[in-house]
Amino acid sequence: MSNAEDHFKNVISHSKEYGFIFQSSEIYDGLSAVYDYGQNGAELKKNLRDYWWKAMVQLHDNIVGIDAAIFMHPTTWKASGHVDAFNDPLIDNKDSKKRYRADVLIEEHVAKIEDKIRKEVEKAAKRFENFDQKLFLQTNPRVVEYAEKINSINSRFKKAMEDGNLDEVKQIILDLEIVCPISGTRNWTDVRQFNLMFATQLGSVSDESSTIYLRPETAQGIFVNFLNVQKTGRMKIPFGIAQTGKAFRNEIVARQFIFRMREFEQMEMQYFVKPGTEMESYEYWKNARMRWHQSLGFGENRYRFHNHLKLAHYANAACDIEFEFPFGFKELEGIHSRTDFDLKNHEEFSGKKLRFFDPETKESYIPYVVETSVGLDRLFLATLATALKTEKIEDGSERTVLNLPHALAPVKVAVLPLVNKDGLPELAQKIVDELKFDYQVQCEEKDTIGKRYRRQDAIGTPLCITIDHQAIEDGTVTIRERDSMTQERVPLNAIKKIVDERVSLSSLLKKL
RNA sequence: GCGGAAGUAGCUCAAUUGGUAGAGCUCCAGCCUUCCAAGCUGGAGGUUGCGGGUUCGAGACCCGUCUUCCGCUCCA
Repeated sequence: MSNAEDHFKNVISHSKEYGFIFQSSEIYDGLSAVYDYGQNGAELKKNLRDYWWKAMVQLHDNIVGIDAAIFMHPTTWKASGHVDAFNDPLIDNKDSKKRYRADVLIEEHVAKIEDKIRKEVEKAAKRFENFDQKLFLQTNPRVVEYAEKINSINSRFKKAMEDGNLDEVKQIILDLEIVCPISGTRNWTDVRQFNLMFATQLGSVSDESSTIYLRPETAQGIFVNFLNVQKTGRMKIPFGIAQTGKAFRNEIVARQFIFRMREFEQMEMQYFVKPGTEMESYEYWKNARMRWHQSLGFGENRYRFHNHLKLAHYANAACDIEFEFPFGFKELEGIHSRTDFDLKNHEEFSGKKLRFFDPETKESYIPYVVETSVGLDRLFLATLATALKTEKIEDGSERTVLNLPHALAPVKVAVLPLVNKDGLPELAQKIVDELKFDYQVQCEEKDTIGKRYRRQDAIGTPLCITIDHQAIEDGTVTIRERDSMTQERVPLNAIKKIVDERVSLSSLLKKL
């Protein structure tokens, strides 16, 4: 276990040392749960995004991609249910250190009183032969008292929430003498409101009506454009709309490096299907997405499905693809059957018909949606954590190597003149100039060759082309492979073909 | 947000009961010209996270604050 912890710490420090991830605003002591991608991180992240985009959009003739804005009309979030679902009043018990939702505590208390009424009814039903339940509920003094109590609690709570009066919510909990189920005490903190969406102002003049949110998921940008894309792209169901982009959530606690950030990037695809066929597509995408992840070669046993038993407000089936991170199996991608929840609500709130007319059956319907949603930053972390290895070499020394899939490496080829004279740097530059139009290439002249190899290993460069004196004599160079550290001598005119074969993205895509 | 631990050079870490902040690696400039991080010379780099306090004197002690890690909580 401490091994895994050490490994995770290594991943974090390696990320910083080699320009993958920096903490945001580090010179100002950082900003909690916000991170920046450095020169190598940005390349790796871009490559992961490209691989996803090409696998989803380029390889499927019925999937197109869009890039919707982060700002959306405020009604969007009412329709999606986020305004309600993202506002929780929370309260902590100081003795047990447990946190509760204040509304749940009060609801549970009300449920207990309802229980008492039910018991009274049961007792009375046994006692009287011609039991009139309706009359009993209206007349029995004890029951009436309970019912009044429930009503007064509910109306008081409702008013407090509407007024945003959190002190009153706390006072209700105190007045009802609600105790913590764990500690049994009434030692409560103040009630705090956790708004999980970021609000900001649209327009330079501040005005209450101009409050808008930074999107908490990219999906809604797809839903509100459903009709635009369907019509202008002449899309026939089933079809998909893909999108990558930033989303923002005000997490209560953000932890584990870039696993849970306040600002993060999603890669989502919403697949629109005929109602009744959604489970078929759900199964298809479950398998297709798992296959995609496994094509990265991190090991099949590091992935598993986790089926959701408790479903979100919009779903009729849901599962996660979990990955074995250094801190355990955690969600990497979610696959949800979202029914027609989103389109139906947007139809209702906007008053616009969001339907598909099927010319064959002559019917018009609101499509069902199957969503695949990957966290790009989580995928990045999974990739880096799996790829980072410390190896013992035969000569007894150690090397740190990033065992990245070749096509994803930030730098594909390093060109290294063995010595910095005799025309070797010039030849190296010629090779760089040939490759740079297709690949990220680096030329390094400083330090001993061994040092340069190790530096390239540490950022995961799959191929090193070394120029020695023989290269000048007979026009051949050596290509050294990162993982095996073996070298082969090849003629100059064979370089491009070899690089294409070993590091291009298409070689990875063809395996899908 | 609560509890625990930590924060000293780019990185890893020293600094006796409170007494002038150091080392290795890295980096930079040269020399050397070497196929797997280890040669030579010189150099740069610090308001000890930040702000207060105690003291003749604080990296160390006290208070506050920020950040990170671990646990709890939350996770559409």
